[in-house]
Amino acid sequence: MSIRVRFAPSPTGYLHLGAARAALFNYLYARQKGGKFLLRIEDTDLERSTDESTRSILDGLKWLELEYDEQIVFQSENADKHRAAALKLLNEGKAYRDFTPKAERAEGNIKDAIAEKARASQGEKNMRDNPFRDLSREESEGRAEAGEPFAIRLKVGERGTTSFDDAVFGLQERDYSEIEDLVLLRSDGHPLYNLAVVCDDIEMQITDVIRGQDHLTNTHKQILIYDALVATKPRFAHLPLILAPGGKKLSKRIHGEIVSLTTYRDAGFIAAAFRNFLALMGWSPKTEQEIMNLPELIAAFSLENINRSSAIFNFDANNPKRWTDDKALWMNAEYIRTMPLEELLPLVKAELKSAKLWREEYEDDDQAWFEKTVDLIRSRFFTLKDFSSQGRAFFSEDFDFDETALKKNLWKEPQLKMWMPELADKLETVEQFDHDEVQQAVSEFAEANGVKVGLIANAARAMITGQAVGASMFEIMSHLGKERVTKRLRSQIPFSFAG
RNA sequence: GUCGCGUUCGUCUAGGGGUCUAGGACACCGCCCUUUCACGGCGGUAACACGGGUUCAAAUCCCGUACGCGAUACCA
Repeated sequence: MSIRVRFAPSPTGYLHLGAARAALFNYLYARQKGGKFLLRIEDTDLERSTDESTRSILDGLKWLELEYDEQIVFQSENADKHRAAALKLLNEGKAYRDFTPKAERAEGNIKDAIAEKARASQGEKNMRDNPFRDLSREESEGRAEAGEPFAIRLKVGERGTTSFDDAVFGLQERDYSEIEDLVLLRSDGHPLYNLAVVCDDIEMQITDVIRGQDHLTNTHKQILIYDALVATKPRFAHLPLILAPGGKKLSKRIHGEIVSLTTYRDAGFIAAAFRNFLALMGWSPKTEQEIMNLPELIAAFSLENINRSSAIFNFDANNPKRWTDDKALWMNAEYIRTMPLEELLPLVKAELKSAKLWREEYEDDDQAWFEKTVDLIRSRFFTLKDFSSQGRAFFSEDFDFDETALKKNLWKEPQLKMWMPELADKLETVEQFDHDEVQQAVSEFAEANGVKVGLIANAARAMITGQAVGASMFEIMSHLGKERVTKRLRSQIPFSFAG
């Protein structure tokens, strides 16, 4: 039987990093096995689900290049089937009507309220003590026909255990006494999560359920539903969670946009790099190779090599340089400087476009110049954003001067204010404005003034690029051309706000 | 509370009885290269949560403790 897996997010927000990784693992597994990777939007919570969220999920998957097979399944469209399944179980006596009035939902933190309730009823709680569990069929139907509202609960056996062999966490067992008679259908007829998931997974013929560890205990409930429905159970693989620094939960409320996949796209990450980084969170190829492209990831992936312990996504909200995980940033830089130039160019183009720095000539008369520029500056950049910020002087006459560059390379020597225009005059006389000739001119200039070449070169760098760092100055000068270089060297603007 | 799961450098991880004076990567520090900064090269700091046991031998197996996480809903 061929492998069929699914990614089943609920559209109640943006695509969370943990969810994105779950999607990735499902995708890798499906592709490796020659199976299908399906997408199901679990939008049964009508109050929280939004189309915008669905769009953001789709955008995220598209960005990571995780193409799904077949049609998207919207869980809400299957509600009738879910209801039918619950009714079937009711008719078969495997479920029962619970006429207990629906409890008011507690205010504030729901999780805390649940835990508190559980603590309070500790010791006296018998999962089978529902008075409606053994109501006679006649009475149950009678009350239902009289219009009394009821929920449908699964009738969990008095004695027994559920068990499954998780591909990641190993053998899992749970005693029936620890599983309540879970609600299948709300009193308003709305099917609940565990029922919906099982029904849909059966219908979609899912063979392997790969999802977050937060569903590990849900799985026992779902197994009970599979059994009641007399359906074949899929294999389960639960993924360790991705946590925030300090081992806390990575949440939108506390950590903000850092947990959203689209943040990384918008921050100038290369999809392949982020995908690579994500793959290494909780999974290891067991080799020392870390930079892996998609085919390599597909070939190396295995459920068995997924870790059981949660991984921490490291970042420091108070440090702009460490706004996200160091390793993710490093990996992105690694991709930027080593990926084939032709693959990088369109990404840089998109970035320049969004920064309003793009010029059509870059794909026409100036194409060679553009390509060389990108190649010249890419090795020092961490994200695509750097092309329009640090690299701005290459694409526009209107660029800012980095304060460090000015302080360190320009203002420390008062003479430079005079020397820079003089250097421009000197360069004006260079016939062949190439690397060697420029270097010679600058060297001669430095010597004539009795200073090191470095002093002049670095001052010129600040004048010409606004930056303290960059490629070889002579390379940059010859690349930018005599006209732009001399003009910038004659500008007195960088000196005007000194002190 | 109960149940489940976890715990190797700051972080991602390798290692699953002897080859571990615990390997790699990021980050950090130093040196080399260099007009700057990166890259690259070389080197360094840095970890088996704790306590018992089993064994000739434990990071590795067992038990306990601590801590963390998850679940415990007419949410998904």
